[in-house]
Amino acid sequence: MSTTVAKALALLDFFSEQEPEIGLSELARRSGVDKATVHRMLLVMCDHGLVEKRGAARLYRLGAGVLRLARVRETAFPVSSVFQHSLASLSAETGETAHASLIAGRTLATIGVCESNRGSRVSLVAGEILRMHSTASGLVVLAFSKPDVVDRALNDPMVAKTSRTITNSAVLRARLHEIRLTGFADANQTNEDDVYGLAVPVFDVDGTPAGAIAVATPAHRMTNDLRQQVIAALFREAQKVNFGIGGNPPADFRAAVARFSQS
Amino acid sequence: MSTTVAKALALLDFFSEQEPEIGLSELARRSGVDKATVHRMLLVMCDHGLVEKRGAARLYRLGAGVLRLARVRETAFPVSSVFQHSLASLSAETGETAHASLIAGRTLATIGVCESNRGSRVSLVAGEILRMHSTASGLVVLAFSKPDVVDRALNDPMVAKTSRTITNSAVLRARLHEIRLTGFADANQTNEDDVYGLAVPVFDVDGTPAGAIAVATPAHRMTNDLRQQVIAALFREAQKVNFGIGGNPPADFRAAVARFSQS
DNA sequence: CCCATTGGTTCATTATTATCACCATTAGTT
DNA sequence: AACTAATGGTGATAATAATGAACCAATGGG
Repeated sequence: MSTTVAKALALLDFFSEQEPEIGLSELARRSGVDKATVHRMLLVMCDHGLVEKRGAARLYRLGAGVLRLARVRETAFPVSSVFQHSLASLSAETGETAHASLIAGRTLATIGVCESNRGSRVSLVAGEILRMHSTASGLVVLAFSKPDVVDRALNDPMVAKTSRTITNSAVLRARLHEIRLTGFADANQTNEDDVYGLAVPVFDVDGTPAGAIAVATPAHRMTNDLRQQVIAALFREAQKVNFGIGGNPPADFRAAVARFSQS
Repeated sequence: MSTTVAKALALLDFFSEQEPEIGLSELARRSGVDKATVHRMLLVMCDHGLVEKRGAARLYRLGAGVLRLARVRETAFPVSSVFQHSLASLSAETGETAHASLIAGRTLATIGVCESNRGSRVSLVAGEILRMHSTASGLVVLAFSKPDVVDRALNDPMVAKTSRTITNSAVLRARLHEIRLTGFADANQTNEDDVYGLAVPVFDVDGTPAGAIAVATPAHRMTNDLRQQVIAALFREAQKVNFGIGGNPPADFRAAVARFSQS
């Protein structure tokens, strides 16, 4: 259950756009790990450049090493760039905020955001971690994932992010079945109040989901027309992204898209 | 000495542009850690999205998590973007390959490259790890670092990358003293045969080095004139970068630049 | 001036981790 | 096809490394 490496890596996830620098005690408190332990782990991660400590301040932050690793991955498997283009299209066409996320372990990592330029819009932070059970992106990814992946995901405790979050395994499985038929997922304020999300999956070469692209709107603004428009745009961009990253959508997804197009 | 976390993180550094996917046994062999151990560590890191395993192939690669972390850091402390602009200027003006690196633990992480468009040029890989003792960037960073940082760096075994690499502590310290006076460092084939590097430091708010920008040329092409031109360009761009990242060059560096300008 | 909180350190206890041997599968060779 | 030598992966035991309470020095606010 508790490997040391896992605890150390978990520390990284506490750094966010809103809170890019965190102190030792605070990290210890949040992670529930002893101060001394956290300190040792931070030292090691500093040594490897994953985190760093500003000379003066006594706060830790993500280090330059993460930039390097990202560069290595991105030059070898360029995906961010491919996504970014489609996000711009999505946002421009729908007038809403679009974002992309990739499977990162048992969660989704937001790797691209393109905000709408409307006054009222969904504003989401770059680099956010999305839970599988509470977001449209997560649901649509699970829906097309292999059973063992789903099982692992459902084993994680499903926290109710809002009053509408699905926290029951059976209900969620039924929902996944439904999504697999339609090819997209919607999440009406299941992750955040007043946010309505629509997402479609993008795939790997082997037909397994790699991540998702999604559009988020203020919940009150979502109409049936907008819904159809967004979904159409998502399906179209998903195809482009799949082409760009060499992804192969499985048969059931292609069928779902076809059904949607005909209607 | 050997914490488990350190061993796990060390695995990440084996992934490079040339070798973005590595198998379990290979990773175990290079790290000198047992297969079973490596396997467990990889599983944990997969779980956190730092590495991932392509569905079909039995190879591991850097995961989407690193992209997310890089995004978080870059939105909070945008530096890559600042560097990239200066690298383009440097490469354009000198006609040679420019690169930037940041301190990441006890090494330098290359976070930006702009290659020259000449037929014969130094081609270096994005995301490379630079050793402190064998590269111009490393030397110039050490030269302006606090004594304890230098000591830690010199404690690491100094491998001779070429026949000209400085591997003697005393010699290196003398060299650092020299560099602190001139404000720049050159490295004539000390890291790679036929590569001549010139580097100047960039600084943090507190006056400690944050990293370096550098220009690398084929060794035979380096003339005294080109040298002066490159150094002038580096000093100029370093100032821009420092401004962009809010860095404060210490007095001795500013003095060195002034001396160079007068000559 | 005092109290609370911070970052950091130490060290004995113990729980975690490394190691070896062993599979099952694949790839290459004869 | 049979044989060899890799590969990825797994489990139980021995040995190591992680843990956490207590402790210290330094800030900072009331």
